[in-house]
Amino acid sequence: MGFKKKSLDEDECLRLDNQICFPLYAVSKEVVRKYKPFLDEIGLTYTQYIVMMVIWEGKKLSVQELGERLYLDSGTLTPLLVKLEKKGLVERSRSHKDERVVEIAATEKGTGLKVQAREIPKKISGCLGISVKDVITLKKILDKSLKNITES
Amino acid sequence: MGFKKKSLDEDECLRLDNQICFPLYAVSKEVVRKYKPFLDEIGLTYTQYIVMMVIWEGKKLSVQELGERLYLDSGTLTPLLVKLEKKGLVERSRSHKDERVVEIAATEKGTGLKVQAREIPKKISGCLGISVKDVITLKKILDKSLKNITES
DNA sequence: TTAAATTAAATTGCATACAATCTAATTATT
DNA sequence: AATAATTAGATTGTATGCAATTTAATTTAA
Repeated sequence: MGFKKKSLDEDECLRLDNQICFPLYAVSKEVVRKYKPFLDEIGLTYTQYIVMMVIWEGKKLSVQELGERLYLDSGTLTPLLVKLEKKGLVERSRSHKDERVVEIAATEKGTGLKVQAREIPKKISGCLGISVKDVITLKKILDKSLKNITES
Repeated sequence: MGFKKKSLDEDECLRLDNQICFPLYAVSKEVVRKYKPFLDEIGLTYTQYIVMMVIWEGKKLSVQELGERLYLDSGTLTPLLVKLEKKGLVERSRSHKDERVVEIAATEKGTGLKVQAREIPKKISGCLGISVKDVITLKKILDKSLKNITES
């Protein structure tokens, strides 16, 4: 006795291994890296890929709507969309109703790319190295968190 | 009958909402954003913070070891460590044993910063907006994934 | 031993991210 | 209507990330 165990607050709370943010950050990066070889084949980066995924849903979208969906702002999206336009995958046009709004739609070539992209989820499944059950649990928790974190 | 339900592979697999990678990517970014106001107070970015967390553990580390711990390469670490050195938080020195190796250690000022940083985990706890139970589950799965994903 | 192979950092180039600011268009106010 | 406030994108500046290359030091092999 006499020894007072150092509180977790004082000594352990700053250890990397005790952070939840770190594995989140690290796994996220590593997963993106796993996508790279497959995305290289169709000439997209990861961010361009998730942008295309929303565009492939078919509805014409404004930059704003795209940003709300992907949690990205115009500082990221504008240059990225310009690149996708240069590749001939999307069309950017000012809305007639409101000239401030830029609407994004897939070109024929952009829609065509979807066919090639279809193989990617299959190829990448299992990239997390955990059981299907864990993947489902993980997705459920992350979706919940994403919802709550962006509301507050 | 006669209707064949379109297979998930063909039509649904490319929907953003069906990806596990996306909420992972999005939550990770949002969490880093949550840290920002607190990290601003002590003048660190998120990446600088996790680097300092490893350095605060006390052991002198090479750039390589730091990179293995954080899954970052010299292309990211070198300029970041130069910045931390300019702020007076760390010292970079060539190893005597092997001149190729650069060893990193906290300066007195860098160690001092730890005291201020101690409040951050407390302030940030709950930032995911999910229950403690879910946080524990999440961490368990992510740690497992991080281990497996970086082995293969 | 001396050349070849390997290794650790540093450097270069490209693509995000995001805060902050700017500009033009639209809406709300007086 | 004229001005003020707001809004959507674009722009600027800073900080990552990472692949690929380079450089210098060390180790391996011939």
